[in-house]
Amino acid sequence: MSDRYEAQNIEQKWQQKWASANIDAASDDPSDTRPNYYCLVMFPYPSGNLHMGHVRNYCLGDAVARYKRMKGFNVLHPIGWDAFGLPAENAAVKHHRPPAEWTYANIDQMREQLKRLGLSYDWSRESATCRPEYYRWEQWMFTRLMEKGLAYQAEAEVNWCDPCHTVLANEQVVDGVCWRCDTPVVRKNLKQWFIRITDYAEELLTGLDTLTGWPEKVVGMQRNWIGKSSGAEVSFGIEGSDETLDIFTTRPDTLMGVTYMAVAAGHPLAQKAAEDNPELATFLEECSKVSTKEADIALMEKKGMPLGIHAVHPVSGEKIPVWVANFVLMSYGTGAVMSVPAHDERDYDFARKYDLPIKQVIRPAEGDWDIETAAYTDAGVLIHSLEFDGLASSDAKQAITSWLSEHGRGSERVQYRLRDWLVSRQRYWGTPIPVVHCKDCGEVAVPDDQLPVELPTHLQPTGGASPLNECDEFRYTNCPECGKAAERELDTFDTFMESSWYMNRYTSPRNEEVMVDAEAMNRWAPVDQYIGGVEHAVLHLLYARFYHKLMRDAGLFTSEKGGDEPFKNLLTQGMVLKDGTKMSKSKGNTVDPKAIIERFGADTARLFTLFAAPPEKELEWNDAGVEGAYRFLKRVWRLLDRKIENGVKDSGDISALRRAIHSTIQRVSHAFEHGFAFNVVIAALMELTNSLQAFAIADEQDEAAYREGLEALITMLAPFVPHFACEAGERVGMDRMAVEQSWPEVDASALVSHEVTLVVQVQGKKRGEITIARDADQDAAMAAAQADAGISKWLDGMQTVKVILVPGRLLNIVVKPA
RNA sequence: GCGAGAGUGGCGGAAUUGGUAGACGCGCUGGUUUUAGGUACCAGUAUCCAUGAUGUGGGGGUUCGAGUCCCCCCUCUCGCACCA
Repeated sequence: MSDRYEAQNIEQKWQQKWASANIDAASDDPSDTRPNYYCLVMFPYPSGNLHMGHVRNYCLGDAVARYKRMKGFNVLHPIGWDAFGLPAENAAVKHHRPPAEWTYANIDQMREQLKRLGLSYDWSRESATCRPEYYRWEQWMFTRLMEKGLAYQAEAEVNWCDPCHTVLANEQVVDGVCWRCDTPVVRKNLKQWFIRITDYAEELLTGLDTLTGWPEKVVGMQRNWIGKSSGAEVSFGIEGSDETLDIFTTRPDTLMGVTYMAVAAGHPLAQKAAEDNPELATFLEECSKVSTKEADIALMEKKGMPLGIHAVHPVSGEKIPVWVANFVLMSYGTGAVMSVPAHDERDYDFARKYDLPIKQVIRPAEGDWDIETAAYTDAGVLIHSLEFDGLASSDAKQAITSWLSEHGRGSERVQYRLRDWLVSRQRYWGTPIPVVHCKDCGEVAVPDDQLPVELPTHLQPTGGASPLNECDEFRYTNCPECGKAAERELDTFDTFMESSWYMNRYTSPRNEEVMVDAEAMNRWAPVDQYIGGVEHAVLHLLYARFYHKLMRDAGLFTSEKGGDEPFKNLLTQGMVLKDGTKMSKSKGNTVDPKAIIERFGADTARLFTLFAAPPEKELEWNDAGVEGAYRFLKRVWRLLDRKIENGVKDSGDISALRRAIHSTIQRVSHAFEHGFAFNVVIAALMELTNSLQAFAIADEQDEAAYREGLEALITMLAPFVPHFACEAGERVGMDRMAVEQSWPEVDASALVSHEVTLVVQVQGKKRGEITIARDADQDAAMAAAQADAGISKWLDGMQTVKVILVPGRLLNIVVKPA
């Protein structure tokens, strides 16, 4: 055995031992009495290379999983591959190889990289979403949703990304550009497949309240995205027509202040009016072009044109001009609004610009308001509102809405910003949508016994349209209902479909009978701890919550035995930066995990990524810091062989050492249970290392105390640097592998000391320290303080006014001149 | 513009309930070992007119005592951004 710390040999040795002992598998044995714990990290897209963001994510997850095992839990800690998606097609075009080949080769490569890190995954559950055994259940689920009317095909204005050659969901458009390639998206009218996430809007919203283990930030982002607002739908008449102009408003109390109506450029009324008005048609054209969003859209000038038609006020019967306005969104509410310039800033600006009347109908409850200066947007008391005069805004909302309902001109209404999930993509490398288009039968779901609809894996993308379009053997089939010639749906699913349910599939990954096994869901779900990047706050994490509920409502499991939410606790890790910015190939500031592992070993890489910053914060990469982590391991290494030392006469302070040992156990354990501040945990372990190093071993008692500390240190290091800990444990003769040790218990009696050091303050300023008995009273403390020359000189010639004793911490003496 | 969070040494970052500010690490300085460099180890490291004073973005306040609580201001980060 070498006396030097040789990471490479050690890591290889223990990885083999763990694998052959199969210690990382989760047990589905019903007689296993251990409590269950499900720790999940966001599975990677198999790009071929592990980057530091992955390393950070997986080291966090591994520390949690290993800790829980040591605490006696039966831990499920799976991994797999989010293997469908566009990069595979792009690579296929570049290398002239089918995406499947590229994907599977990357998976093999990345699997080796993950294994080299010594992550304690249950590899027997590994799965890849591009395998038919996986996606067949997604297809099965989709046909269930079609039966329920929760999946449907519709023509709608959708986001189209030209470089990606596909449509995108709303969630995938960030500031008007494609989330993948940063190209501005184009609005197009296309027939697409949707899933009715809006049916679950309310549950997705109220469910957020139960997610107490999630960062508030993420909860807030989702709440914002769902965007619930309550108000009323109001039907205005249209002069000279039987039709109505319906609008949604959150301020029905301002109804009597309407002076004009505004509709979106895409609104049928505007379109119709433009037919015989070329000037208007030109304006509408302009508006539709601007809808390709720019960053400064908010600053865009408000523009409009009268349509030349009039609406009829539902209460007063007044004639109200109808305008088209560029700030009204066709995609929200009804695409039309009632404009109350007196009480809405946008309407106010617009009215001023086009010289439209402003009619105040709300006054502040107290004081005056000059409506000539600005709109009054707060609640208040109604005026100029006929029978509603004198009501407070909140009462008036009720009263006016009731009046409208009674007269058939409106109703209470809740509006969500969330829109249905567009799931079809005009791409090849994805899950085929299990639908056949038949001339006679329409869209027919592929029956269960014909699933999966397998994706042909040999096709070669060329960069343009999906090669599925050219693949006759896939495209042409027979209608499952009438048997006549028919065509398959050629679009594939959004890859967020696969990642929306993988966490549940891991509970029974090889089951060929059902999508997820109810018993396994009962055992493992929901995920106890989920760890991943915050960039998925409204994408993956919203879809996964939705899909979990769809699975529940498909009868795959129940609320009681599987949960209403998929992830109980969520940790969103920060990005890994270099030189203050995100690592990227184009900036040339990447750090290759492989190089770090080859030079220092996996344990050093793991230790540094956990130590350098709190998990949820950004991590600034620092090569010198990595060496520091390596140095620390070498320092611990040197402590392993210490015994009773020749020439040492004075024993170390055993009770002080034991206090250090057990307070470290306490601190480290606390961090694992609350907040995962591993940077602080590792600092505490370094402190313990320093204490052990400084401890003098003169006799057997010393040696026993030292050994207690050393074993505790090794055991607590195991979740972070498992190979190192195992080797160190073996070297000092611990009975089991360090990663299989029980987590150390705090010996409360070791924490108390009979003497304590009190900080002594005079006038709140620190003037010295005294060491006194732990249970000393105020008088004893005062006596000790006065006996200390450094302190007493501040008390000379002074009269003591007040004494504050904080037991075990400090003594503050308040004085004034005598 | 709206909302949330954060401002602590040269750097990353610590500090239960208000109770020793700067743990731990990096860097830096000096030393030991080494033929030398590197490694390793030991000591020091907030600032300043230094028996003391000052110090957690700035200014006020509460308190025996404030990084922590309250008010005002500044800066940065993130999220949302015409949602009617």
